[in-house]
Amino acid sequence: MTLSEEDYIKAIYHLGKGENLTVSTNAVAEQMDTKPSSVTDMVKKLSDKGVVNYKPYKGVSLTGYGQKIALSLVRKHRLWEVFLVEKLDFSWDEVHEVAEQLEHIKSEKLIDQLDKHLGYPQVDPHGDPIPSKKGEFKKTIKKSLNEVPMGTSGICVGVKDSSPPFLKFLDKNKIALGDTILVLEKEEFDGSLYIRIKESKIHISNQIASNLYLKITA
Amino acid sequence: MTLSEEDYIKAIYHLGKGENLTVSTNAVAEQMDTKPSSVTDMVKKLSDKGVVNYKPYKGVSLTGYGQKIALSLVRKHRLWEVFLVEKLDFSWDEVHEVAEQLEHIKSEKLIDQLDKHLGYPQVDPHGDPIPSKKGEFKKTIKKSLNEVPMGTSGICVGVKDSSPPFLKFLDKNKIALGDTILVLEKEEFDGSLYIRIKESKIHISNQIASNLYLKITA
DNA sequence: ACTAATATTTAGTTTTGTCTAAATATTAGT
DNA sequence: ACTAATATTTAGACAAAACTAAATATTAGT
Repeated sequence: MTLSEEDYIKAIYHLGKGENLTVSTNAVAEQMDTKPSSVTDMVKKLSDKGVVNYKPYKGVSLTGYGQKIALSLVRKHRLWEVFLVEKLDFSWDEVHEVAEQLEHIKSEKLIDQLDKHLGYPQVDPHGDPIPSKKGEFKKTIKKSLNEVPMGTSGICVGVKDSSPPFLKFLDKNKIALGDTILVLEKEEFDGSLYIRIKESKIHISNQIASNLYLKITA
Repeated sequence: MTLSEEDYIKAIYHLGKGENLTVSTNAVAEQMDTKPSSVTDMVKKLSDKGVVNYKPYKGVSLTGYGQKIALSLVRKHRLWEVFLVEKLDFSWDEVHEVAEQLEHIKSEKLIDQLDKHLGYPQVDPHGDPIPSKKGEFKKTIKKSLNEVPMGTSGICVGVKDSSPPFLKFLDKNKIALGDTILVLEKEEFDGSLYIRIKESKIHISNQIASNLYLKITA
């Protein structure tokens, strides 16, 4: 697969939400920041190669073979993201662009060894699952902190309210996107929560909790 | 710079032995496993970009700007080689192909952090020096073990005699290409040497020593 | 069901990097 | 210095991946 072909495969995979939905030429064009006519050309080529199913005017979906390739790319991308954050001190939001390049490196041994070096991580810094070598992975969902059962652990991936006071609160309490949060206990009286974040235990109000989103394995 | 342009720059750099010699079109073609006419085309383009000096029929050399690019590529290549060997347990001879791909990844932060993560190594697994961010590096030379001064440390990079009995000896004594060797002391009587290799101290005859090459900083 | 709006494809061009074959320049041998 | 061998460049073509503009198909609104 060429670099460009791999990019198309990934775009089709992501637009298909991992469920292999049929996606439109235009959607792919928008996702890839290119023109629909370019997509038609490439999609024909990928169809000839047995990577996608394509009927003119009827959209495109990945074949089984195409899905394998897509999962392998997602695996590589997410493993590299873990590497960048864990080993090279990149922050949550700096990794994507570099991982986008690294995912195209071709070497099976490289990825096997990287996986091992990182301790076989299950999720990337955004809380998204890392497919196994065979392409298996757990689905994850996004929930606000106050709607998950006690004992749930997940990765902080977003806020509902992004007003300056709220962001200031997060900063003061050293809560950042990408942090792993463990929900310990709920105070019955006011619905406030005790949570563990980066080795320290803190107490947050129900209102704060409802504004924080966690990504957890479904 | 495109991937292909970078490959040409590296080829011209290596053929120029790092001393910026003028190299022939044919030499570049052979090095890159391509045709001389393709080289002519590319070299014209690189000349327009200010990367090389080119006079038709007179060969090509890197400009100052071109040398900077070449050194940055060499730096990236060698840092990745160290990473592959030290962190991912690749062996000495498996790293080149993968590093060849990794060296094209574009991210200054990536390389800065990788350098830091590896502890600012001075040489790669083949004993070749790693240019600093500014492009400075120490020259290295290859010498047989019995012609270096006591206290010299270097990387084992080759053998003169590659007969099966000699290779068997190396294997038995756990001496492998890529190992760091420190020459401790010479026995005056027979010229045999005491050397340190991977935490263990061993004693080798002068004949063995003369068959082993070390890469040391000049 | 018909038309207008939208989506998609086709046809023809461009750019990058390569190739082959032919032309031209350089070098070496006498 | 001349010719033969070799090296290099030029010209023209091709494949990949993109684009623009025009043509065609689909869909939605009435």
